Amino acid sequence: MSQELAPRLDPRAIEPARYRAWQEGGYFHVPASAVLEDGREPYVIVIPPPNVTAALHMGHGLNNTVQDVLIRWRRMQGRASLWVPGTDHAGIATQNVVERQLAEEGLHRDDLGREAFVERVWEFVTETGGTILEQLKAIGASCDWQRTRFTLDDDLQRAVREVFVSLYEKELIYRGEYIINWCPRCLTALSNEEAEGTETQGRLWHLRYPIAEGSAEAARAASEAGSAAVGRLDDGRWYLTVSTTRPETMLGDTGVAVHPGDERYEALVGADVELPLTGRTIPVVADHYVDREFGSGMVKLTPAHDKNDFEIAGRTGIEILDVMTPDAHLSDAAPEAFRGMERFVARKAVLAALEELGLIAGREEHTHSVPHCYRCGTIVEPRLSEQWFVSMKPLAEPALEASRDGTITFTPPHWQRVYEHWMENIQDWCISRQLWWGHRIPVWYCACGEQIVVREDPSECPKCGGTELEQDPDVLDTWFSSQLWPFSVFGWPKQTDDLEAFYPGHTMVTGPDILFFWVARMIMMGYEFQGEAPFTQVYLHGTVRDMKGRKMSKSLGNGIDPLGVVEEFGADAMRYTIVSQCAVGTDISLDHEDVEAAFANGRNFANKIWNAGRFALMSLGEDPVQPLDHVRSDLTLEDRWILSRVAHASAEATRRLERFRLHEVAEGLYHFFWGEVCDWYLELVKSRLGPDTDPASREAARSTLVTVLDAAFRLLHPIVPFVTSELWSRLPWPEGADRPADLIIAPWPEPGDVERDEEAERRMVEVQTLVVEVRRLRKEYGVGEGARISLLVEGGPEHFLDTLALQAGALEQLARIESVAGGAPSGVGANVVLPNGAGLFVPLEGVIDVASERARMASEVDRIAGLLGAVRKRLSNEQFVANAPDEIVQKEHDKAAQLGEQVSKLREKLASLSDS
RNA sequence: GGUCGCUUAGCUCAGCUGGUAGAGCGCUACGUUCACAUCGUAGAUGUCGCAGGUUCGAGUCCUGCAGCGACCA
Repeated sequence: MSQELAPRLDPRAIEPARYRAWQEGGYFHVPASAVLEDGREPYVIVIPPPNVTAALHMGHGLNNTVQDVLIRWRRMQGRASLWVPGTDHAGIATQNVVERQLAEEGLHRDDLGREAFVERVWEFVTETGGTILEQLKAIGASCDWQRTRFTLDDDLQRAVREVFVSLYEKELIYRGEYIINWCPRCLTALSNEEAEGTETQGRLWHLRYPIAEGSAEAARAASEAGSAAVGRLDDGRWYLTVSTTRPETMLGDTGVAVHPGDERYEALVGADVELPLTGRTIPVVADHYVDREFGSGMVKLTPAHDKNDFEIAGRTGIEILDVMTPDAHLSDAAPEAFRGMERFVARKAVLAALEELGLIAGREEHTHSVPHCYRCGTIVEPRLSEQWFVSMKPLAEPALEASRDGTITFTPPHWQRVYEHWMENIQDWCISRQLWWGHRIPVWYCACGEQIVVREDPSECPKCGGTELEQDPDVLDTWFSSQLWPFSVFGWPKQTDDLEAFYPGHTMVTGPDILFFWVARMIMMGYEFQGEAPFTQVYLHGTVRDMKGRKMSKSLGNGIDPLGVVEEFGADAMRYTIVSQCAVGTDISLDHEDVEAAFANGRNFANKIWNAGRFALMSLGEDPVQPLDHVRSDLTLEDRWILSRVAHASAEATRRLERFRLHEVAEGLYHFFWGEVCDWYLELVKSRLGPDTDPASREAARSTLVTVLDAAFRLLHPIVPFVTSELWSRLPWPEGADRPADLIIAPWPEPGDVERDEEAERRMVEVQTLVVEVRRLRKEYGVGEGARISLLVEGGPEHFLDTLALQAGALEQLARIESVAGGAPSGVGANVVLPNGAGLFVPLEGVIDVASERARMASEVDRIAGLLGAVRKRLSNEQFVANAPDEIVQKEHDKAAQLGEQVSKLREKLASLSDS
């Protein structure tokens, strides 16, 4: 059977079958009874639901690999480890996709009408949606697929409605007319978070507004008070100066504001201004919002098209005039000459008209943040509009406190401050969207004026009994339903067993880009509706970028298809590559132009595991393996050493997993497996596995090998589940020992399962050092790979020569050393002094000459003497000895002693070499 | 404008609570002794952005500067 293993790992040959076996074994599914009846401790992650129409990209690859690593690890620890999958209906995004399809057919959604359009979206979602979940299986995601949810499922619709009505009843949801972010292309309102600011090089225009005749005295006073922004036009009229980056909005100006304490403009407050191009007269008002230092210190007010101006209007009572249409053209409220113009066309036209009137005072380059629609990139227009809002401040309080008191922790910790800052400055959330795809707002309007907000669709008006009810046409922000995910997936508002068993969850794994959109709001909703946070650990991973540091994206064409990677290199290769780069707080960079180079490391490692397993399985053969305890007394140094290294590796891996230091987990296990298990242990043990060896030693080796591989596969399993599980299933098992049904549920090797063996580790290091030194000598003197050498050892620790004698086979294997004996150098050869004080002599008559050996040793003496010098200098520093901790000082003393012995022995040897 | 982060080997980046620099890839040389050439062995390369400071000791803490970036207004 073991002979059948191919010399190269072919992931395609094992991965799909392995995944099927896990699914058939039911290992992903966790029923509530596991917690409620069996009393197992739960560990719960809810997936950040990908957009239902999304295709898997590397960002998903990263996000879900991390979650799967954590889920698999906890599962092996015996937790009822539940990972709930699902998808998000993604309001704007999905609607846009279907609208584009329609456009290709020459249709607009209005041509279909609401009902038919929504039906069409459902068709699309039913047909193509959810494929991303199938794709997740290819990367090994061990989600509980029986629990797959969609944010538009009936259950979740109920949750959404319950939350909406409940918040409305608590007066935390209200409807009102405010300035909101409006996307003129999507024709919907957006939340503040959905309007992404982009630094843009723009222009700041300075405009002159003539002051009405009746206010000339006030203007003169302001001018005399030292304002350069007030002056006289050619025709003698006084003017004032205002600045704007959006000149077209001046058509909707209804006032000019100054700071009430600004002495320059005291006299102007109350003056009339003749708004150019419009024939309207607007007042000068005073408001504290105005920044005296910015520009002229006077601000034009466009309350219908600017949030701050709107607020000033509220305080000062100036008019509000909306001059734009929903698609950002100038409306009938604008002067006739500009009506129907698109906003940026109007900008040019307004500037040209003002220029002609001599009313442009100048312009300057100005870098500022311009908000763009996060779905289509169109520049967002602040717009006065009647929308639904959530009052956030009360909801934020417990969510903020949870961060401050450490109930919720952030990894990396830096995000805690970002989160708290956002919570502290939270603004009300505009939740209504002028879309058709999503959760319809559960509000009905009666002709009598009654507004009905209810959990069940009403049939008549509770006030007048009328049956002509009209439901609010808008839908809710997608994130309104996503924020309920941690409990809506468990059936809430019904009090289900699932909810009891699995809420609250534990870890939220996502990217920082949706910290506010999603994470923060889930926490708020968790407190509001469940009384506690939905999770306690927020792990924020980085972004997947290309080698130029650019975010991977479809539009840049720099993406890598995870499924292509799985196909070519295997899911294990992809997972290892991702996890090994997953340092806390750093991004992942992958070369999209050389995918092979990007994933070679992971592929090679998986192959290495495969081959180590293959070798072990072949060497172990079919004979029964004894439990380790039965061969305890026959364990050799390398057996004891590798078992101790297993203990070390498991302790490190566990500690690092607990702290989300995933790249350290990956790299630590990589070096443990490749550097220690393969490079040393397998090489050392080879000679003992053959048929001609002492049976006791052979059985000890076989038991140790099985134990070590079992542990190694367990430790590696969360990161590279396929190859480890394939090999583990073929591993012979110690007689009489219980074997778990599958590696996926085999117990995680906990620190403390096995004790460290300090002595074995120390002695093994001595052997390793010797081998490395001899190999170096061989290379340096060009001793052929196959040529055997002998070794004379002088001095060193008492046990050293015995150890080497016991390792004779290994030394032969590792460094082609055919004999080791105690004794002094004689003849021509190479000399080394090991850190443990042992002097080595390799007779190399005819290969080297005395002169070159002398030169080599002299440089070695210099090198070690240099190290010694640095240590001695430190020790002679009284401050160091007095102030540094005792253990550090002691370490330096030890080092000095060891280096001192090494260098003096080397000098002796060098001297005797010169004599001869 | 506010807040925060980054600057370490040719490349991509690690380096936790200060003890005297690491990984992978790449590069050089040798190697096919039957687990693996998706391999093995050995090797080369760093004034840890610049300037100060704290400390016995700083890549690691503090300040300033330069460059880059992120988020929020």
